[in-house]
Amino acid sequence: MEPNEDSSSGSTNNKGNFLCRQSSSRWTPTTDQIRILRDLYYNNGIRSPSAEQIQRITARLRQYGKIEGKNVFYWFQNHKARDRQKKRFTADMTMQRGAYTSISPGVCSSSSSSPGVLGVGQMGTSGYGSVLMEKSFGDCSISGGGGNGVARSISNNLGYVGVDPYCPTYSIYDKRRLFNGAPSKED
Amino acid sequence: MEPNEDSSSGSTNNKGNFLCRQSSSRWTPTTDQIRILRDLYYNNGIRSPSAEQIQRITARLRQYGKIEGKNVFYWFQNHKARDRQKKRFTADMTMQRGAYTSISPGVCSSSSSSPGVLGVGQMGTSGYGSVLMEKSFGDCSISGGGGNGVARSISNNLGYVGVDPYCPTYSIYDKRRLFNGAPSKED
DNA sequence: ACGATATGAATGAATG
DNA sequence: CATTCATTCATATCGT
Repeated sequence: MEPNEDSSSGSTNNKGNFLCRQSSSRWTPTTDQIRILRDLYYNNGIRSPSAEQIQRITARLRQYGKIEGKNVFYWFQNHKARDRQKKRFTADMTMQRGAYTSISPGVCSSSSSSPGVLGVGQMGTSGYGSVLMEKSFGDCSISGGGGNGVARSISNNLGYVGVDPYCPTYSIYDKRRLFNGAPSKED
Repeated sequence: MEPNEDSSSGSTNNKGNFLCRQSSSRWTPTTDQIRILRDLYYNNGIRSPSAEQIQRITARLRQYGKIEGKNVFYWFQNHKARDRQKKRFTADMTMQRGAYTSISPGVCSSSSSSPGVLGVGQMGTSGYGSVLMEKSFGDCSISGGGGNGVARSISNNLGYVGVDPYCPTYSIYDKRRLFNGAPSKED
């Protein structure tokens, strides 16, 4: 499970095989870094740190090894995503009913890590009712309008449209239900 | 970055994925499409194409593979956003001096970043950032915001702006389906 | 060595 | 425009 990252330090660990993607080796967190990250995640409840937080965290973790902002960013992203992903599977088996809708839980460790093939129902459609405790803790982040020290004045949100002098006014329906059937073909 | 695994102008491109599920669900840009998009982004400075531009770009890219207007829309949105975001948490923490001037390490974070002085080349120790920065910011955007999100004044979109294909303008960020195509997730 | 798994990285899509 | 979610790729590490 836990990689025995002892002296990696993520330094030049190239095997010489660097092609298209991901040129160099990827960041290999040290135990200390992992510990701190976990602490922030579990003890402090940080799930999606803001830019400012990422900077600070990165600065702190740098003491223990090479690290960059994006590493921290991805770490939280992945950790949260996988945390939730696992939880999604477990929540499913408790609800097992007459009609099974399972989508091949992680137990099937045979055919690679292929997602539910020929699953009866698409698990997508987001139907998770997981927790939503995020960006609540932090320390003092969340600036009014972004941390750029800029007053972004009013109307900034979406919603505006009608930039088309040539095309008939589009009806700007909010998203909320993405573009479904749309029989009209006014485009 | 570019998976570079496909070149088939065909629609469904199954990289090494065998077995069922060819409905990718998600648009997988071909190398040609990527190239053109990046060219538009970097060489032409297009960051937020208008509806018309999107349609035109989409039409052009369709020659190289299946694509829809929203794909182009999202592509620019994401590319721009990530560009900015990356820079955000890669911010300089090079100010650690004997005298802490800004960046209060304590609590109050206020506006840590000093607007207007964000150097572009700051990835010092990182081995990253090199590959992504292909060209300079051609940029030809009017109104602020083209830079690093600074003063953007109030009227960002005054009623109708020149929708000239040569003069990229802002506005039009909505998710109406003015693009066509339809994920149609029959729900 | 090889296969499986864990996890970093990247990006399309969507929401606020 | 910022932020977040989901999916997928790539690779490091461990198991056998």
